[in-house]
Amino acid sequence: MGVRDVPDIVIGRLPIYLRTLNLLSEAGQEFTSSQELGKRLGIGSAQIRKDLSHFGEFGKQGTGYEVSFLRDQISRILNVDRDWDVALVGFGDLGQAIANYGGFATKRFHIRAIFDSDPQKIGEEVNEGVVESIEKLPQIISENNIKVAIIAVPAGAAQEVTDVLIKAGVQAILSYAPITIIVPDNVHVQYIDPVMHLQKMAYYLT
Amino acid sequence: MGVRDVPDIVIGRLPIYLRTLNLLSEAGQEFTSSQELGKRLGIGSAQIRKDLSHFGEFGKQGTGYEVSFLRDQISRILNVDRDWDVALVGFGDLGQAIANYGGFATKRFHIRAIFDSDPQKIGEEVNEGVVESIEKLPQIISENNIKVAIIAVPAGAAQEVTDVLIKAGVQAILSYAPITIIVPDNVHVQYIDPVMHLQKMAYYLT
DNA sequence: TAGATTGTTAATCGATTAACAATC
DNA sequence: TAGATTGTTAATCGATTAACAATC
Repeated sequence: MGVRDVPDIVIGRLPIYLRTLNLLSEAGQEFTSSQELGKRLGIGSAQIRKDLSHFGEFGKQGTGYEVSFLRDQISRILNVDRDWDVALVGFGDLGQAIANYGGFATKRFHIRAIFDSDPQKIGEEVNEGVVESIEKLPQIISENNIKVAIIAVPAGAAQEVTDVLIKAGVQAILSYAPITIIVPDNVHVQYIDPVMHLQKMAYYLT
Repeated sequence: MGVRDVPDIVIGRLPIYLRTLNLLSEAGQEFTSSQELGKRLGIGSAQIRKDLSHFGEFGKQGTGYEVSFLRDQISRILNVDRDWDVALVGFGDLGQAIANYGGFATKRFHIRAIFDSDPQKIGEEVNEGVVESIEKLPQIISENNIKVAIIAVPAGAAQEVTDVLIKAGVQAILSYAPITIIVPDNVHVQYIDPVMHLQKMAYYLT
């Protein structure tokens, strides 16, 4: 019971709340309310209170929430109040853009290992990682106890890469490959596919 | 009534179906079933049939769906059986990666106009577009009747850019800026925020 | 205190799923 | 024909929302 059976859809909103709290905090705002958050996010205040109630009581009647306190609590709940090592598979155009993107490291996700099958690229240093041969993947991932991976390989290679990653101990995969990958229940997958987002919106265009 | 009040969540699944049908088509498969699609996507076959039933009847009892036919129908429903011109705002590291990414054009979304506030970048040619001054944005977008935009500017500039885009006639926005933007009801927004996906998965990590 | 806002309950709303007649 | 699979109905399941007592 309790904290472990929170609906997945609620977990998915916590990063949105966190992002907004960071914004408010950087703007120097000390307190906020479910109403203010809701307005900023375009959702109802009741939903925010309900979501938070799964994890405890974080506010005060009459005054709302202390921004930095709620931010820290949500960080803790999400397990993002610590650093995570990340493996990146695929160092083509997309993989290189990902490796060079600074946004992961500032949020404490550090790309420590990069894998590619092209021997030409091996040894290249990027930000916090070095490009290694794909053959070393199982060893490096398990030795460094890496639990998070980003996939930036062609669709045709994604399932194979996924299987190897999971075998090596990876439990969370962010995939940029435009294909649904099959994973066991204990492994989590999220997809980034900008084209799909455009296609969805095209439906509403006249 | 009918086709226009299909739940948004159903529309969101159509691109997933389309992606899978393209895959099957490329693999040379002629027929498929709701069961096969469901298995590949990790969802129930009833859901797929229900989703499709909002738009018509596309299958045959006993044999299922003809892959190329269903693919074409879903493309048509989504309005992606035509080309779309796209504006890109922001030509920093992220914007450049987006402009150079070939995946949009192959799905008929063509980045025709790129805008940046840095005078140094103006005039640069990328794929199907040229970098223009941000000041020319309203004119170029309305003159070319561009309805789709991609935002790749810092969070602090996103709302301002959004307001200008909407004023110029944009109706669909794909935003890479890590902030929720406020838009009128007739404008659609989708977000790409890889860090949020990682944060969501971190919740489940031990 | 009076006003504001929380956390929670219960009602509403909407989405998913199981089941099956129809039929290829 | 017999087997397979659709499209659809009705039941189930789950998420959102409105309302309000509690209380800062």
